[in-house]
Amino acid sequence: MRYWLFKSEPSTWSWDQQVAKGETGEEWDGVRNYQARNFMRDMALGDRGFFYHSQKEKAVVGTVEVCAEAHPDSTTDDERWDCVDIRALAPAQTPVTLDQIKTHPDLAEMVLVKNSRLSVQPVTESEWQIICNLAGISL
DNA sequence: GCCAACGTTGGC
DNA sequence: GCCAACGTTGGC
Repeated sequence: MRYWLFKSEPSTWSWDQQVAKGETGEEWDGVRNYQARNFMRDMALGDRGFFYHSQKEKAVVGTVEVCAEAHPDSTTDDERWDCVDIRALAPAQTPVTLDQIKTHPDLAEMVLVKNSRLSVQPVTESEWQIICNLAGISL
């Protein structure tokens, strides 16, 4: 299993909205960036990911699971854009802030820090474990 | 609200 | 195929 990070502006699509979709989950649509799309094409059913709120909050607020592999993005007719479906798994007991991530010696190399504009990105297993610990999420 | 970083587009 | 111009993102 691999690990990922999904970034969203809470004013556009928030963790609460994701949770409200329940087991069925929801398309992670609207991505118009090739790198991000390619990562979604790489995802497998059951892969896990962090749900990150950008802008004001700047924190990992929960975990999600890939519940449908890459398929055409329903919000466009452009064949170039695929997306996966994700569903909420567990909320962070304590959101893990960007500031924490940047100052943590074992997290400073995260894509989130190195390439802050990429909206879908891979996370290593050790990064996954550290952030789950900080968030109070049991593995 | 500003600006740096980055990705995309289009003219040549 | 290069590169300037432009648009967007996201941290500050």
